Amino acid sequence: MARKPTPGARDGILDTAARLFYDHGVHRVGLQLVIDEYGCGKNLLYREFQSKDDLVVAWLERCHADWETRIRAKTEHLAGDPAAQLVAIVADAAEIASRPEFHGCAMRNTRAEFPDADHPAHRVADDRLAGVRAHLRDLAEQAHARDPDALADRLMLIVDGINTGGARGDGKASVGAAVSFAEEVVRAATPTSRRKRRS
Amino acid sequence: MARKPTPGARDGILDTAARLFYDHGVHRVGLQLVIDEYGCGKNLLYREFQSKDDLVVAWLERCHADWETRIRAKTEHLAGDPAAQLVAIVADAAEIASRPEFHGCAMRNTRAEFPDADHPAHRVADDRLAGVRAHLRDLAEQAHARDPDALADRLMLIVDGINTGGARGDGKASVGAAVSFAEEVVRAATPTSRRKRRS
DNA sequence: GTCTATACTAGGATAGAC
DNA sequence: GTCTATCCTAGTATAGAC
Repeated sequence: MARKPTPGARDGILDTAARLFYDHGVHRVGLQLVIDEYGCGKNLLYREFQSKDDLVVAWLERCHADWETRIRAKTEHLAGDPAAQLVAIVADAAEIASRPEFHGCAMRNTRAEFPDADHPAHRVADDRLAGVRAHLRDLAEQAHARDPDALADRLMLIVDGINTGGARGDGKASVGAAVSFAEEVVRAATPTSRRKRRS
Repeated sequence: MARKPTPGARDGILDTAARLFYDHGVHRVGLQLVIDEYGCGKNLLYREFQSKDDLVVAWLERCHADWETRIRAKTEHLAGDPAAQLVAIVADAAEIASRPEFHGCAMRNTRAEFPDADHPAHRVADDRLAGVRAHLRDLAEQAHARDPDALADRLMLIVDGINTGGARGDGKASVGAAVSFAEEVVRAATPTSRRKRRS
């Protein structure tokens, strides 16, 4: 059982690749650039990631894991208020998308870069985004929405819209208005008697 | 004044390139493939389009021109009812996105393929999509929306959501619900006294 | 043994010459 | 319409530093 060599190399390579992939697009970034920027040998990268596809998939998986961590942190104080959690998810997307350096969701952008449905990057993006929608539906049900699927559909439309429109200059404004939009949508779809009043 | 050689060649090349670019992504499609599929010489393609970027830009411009033509056809019988025109624009997007062969908006997908804001394909996509938003805002104002910008923002969020979410399997459902969603949004944002009742 | 660095293969790209 | 120049890519293999 050989000892783990250079601990942290995998994460460091991922950090570098994440930045380059996001800023310039996966296709435009060669592994040589990742190697040069991170400052390691080609051997190490290929030991940690068998192929470029592997690296891309690992990047997207980490993006989604980061999203889950962020959402958990932003909603844990809202336990018992699923309606507020739904809004918080939209607000999180809006906050990220309103940052000046934001130019699209890594998952959705990369999915568009790989239209082949069988490509590993395409598959992992589809899988994770379907998970987001399932999460919205779960919360909608907990909030006693009259039609949990319909509410999840509407909120997913808004989240997708934020992530696509917010990437453009003309869409930054839409992003700012998205949270109150989501609040209205959630309010209209859930029974008022259940709603909590916050001091 | 030399006669135009092989009239229709430009459109034919564009047709072929459009199909290939949309199905496989711009990066994955070499000009050699376009030439092979259309069945012409390299000379002809380079006579009609100075570079691959030119071809991509021409494709996107035609996509937007097609959208304008389609929207004009679908809204001309709604002259004088800007609120209905707004809904018709969302309905058009939803109809396109619900088709099984749809896997994203060509403009938005290609924009994601070229994250560099200075790239011609990126610029033309931004320009045309800003035009769509401006059109929505115009109609919102004509519909006497209390806040035309806010209404345009919300509808643009929905249209962006349709075009992104509808590309995925889990989003096709959202697309179906988008039209009634847009109807409610328009109704809530425009004065009832102005709304026309259709028999 | 672990790593960097380089050389190399094999292929595909744009672009242009002829 | 073929042919060529030039460049970039992924991935592998090898040489040598520490």
